[in-house]
Amino acid sequence: MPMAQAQKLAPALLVLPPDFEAYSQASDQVMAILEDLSPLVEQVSVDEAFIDVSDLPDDPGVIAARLQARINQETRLPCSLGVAANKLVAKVANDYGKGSRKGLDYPNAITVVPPGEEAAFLAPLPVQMLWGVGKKTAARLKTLGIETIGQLADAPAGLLGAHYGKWAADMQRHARGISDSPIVLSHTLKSISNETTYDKDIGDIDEVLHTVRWLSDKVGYRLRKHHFCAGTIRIKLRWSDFTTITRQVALAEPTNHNSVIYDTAAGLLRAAWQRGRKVRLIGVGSSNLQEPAVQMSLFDPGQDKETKLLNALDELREKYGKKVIQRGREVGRQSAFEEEEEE
DNA sequence: TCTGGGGTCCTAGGACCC
DNA sequence: TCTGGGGTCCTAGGACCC
Repeated sequence: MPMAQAQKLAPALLVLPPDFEAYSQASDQVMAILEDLSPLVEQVSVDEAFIDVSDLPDDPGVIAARLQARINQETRLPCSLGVAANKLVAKVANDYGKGSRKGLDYPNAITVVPPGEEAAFLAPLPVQMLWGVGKKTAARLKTLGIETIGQLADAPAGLLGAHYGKWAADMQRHARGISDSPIVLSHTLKSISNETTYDKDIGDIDEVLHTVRWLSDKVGYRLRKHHFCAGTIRIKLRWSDFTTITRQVALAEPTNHNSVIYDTAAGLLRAAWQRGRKVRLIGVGSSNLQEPAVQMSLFDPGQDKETKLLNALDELREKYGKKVIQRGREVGRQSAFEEEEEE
């Protein structure tokens, strides 16, 4: 495969300060360094990214060493890198390097897996290091006598297929270090949600509804900030015994209005409510995100008014801080924005 | 640890339509 | 009218990841 010639790095930053601002600043700084090297950067999370350096003239191991030195110097932060022909192996290589440097100092490892040696590199490692294999799957594989990635690669296809169906073939390809998942330059948001866990379990539905209102405001604010409307609203409810349910409903018309989100979520909560049971966690979520239609509701001028009002409030919130603005009917309860630390 | 928060993807079943 | 197949959408829940 000609693709196997491509070399990709998966740098993972380990950022130490438990201080959010420093955290995201450092993240931006590192991403800028990566983009300076190549435009083919995929940011996976605040502290992880893939970069495709296959078009650069130098040896990928050398590039990695230079990159790490630059990050160390410019951000004063350690970082670990994995180098391999595809993202999957680069990720495992990076995790492996980080893990083996645990202890004295913060991981600042570089692990290179040369093309063609993917399967051999992976073989002795525990299956759980494979992307997509977590605790549950690892435990099930163990009952089949499979504990290392190599054993997974060599397992009879029929045996795996019987237990994992379609997923079995993918899992086995991954175990052999084969993956063609491309670098994705920008990820589009699929859902936006907020949830909260109570200090003590709550048996009063009004109190939970109060929280739902607050969470709905947060979700609405974030939807508007990202210029999205949601086609589906969802609640997540964890009872005191830790059983968790979700309830969702598709809207007739997508929205990013706090009031519509709240009314929908409150309806779902009332329908799912069981008197006598107590709640540990409540969440409000939105999905099926889409761009707002230009002519929202021709026949509902009230909605248009609400849009304008919300936009005005959002602007004031951004300008003067979170505490200033509360709608009249909301006064007396905690604003969703008092402790907002949104990017 | 008696269990934080915000995401993604996959599967399965039911409703509905042709 | 009944039966069945197949496609699609929606909902619920599980597993996993950072």
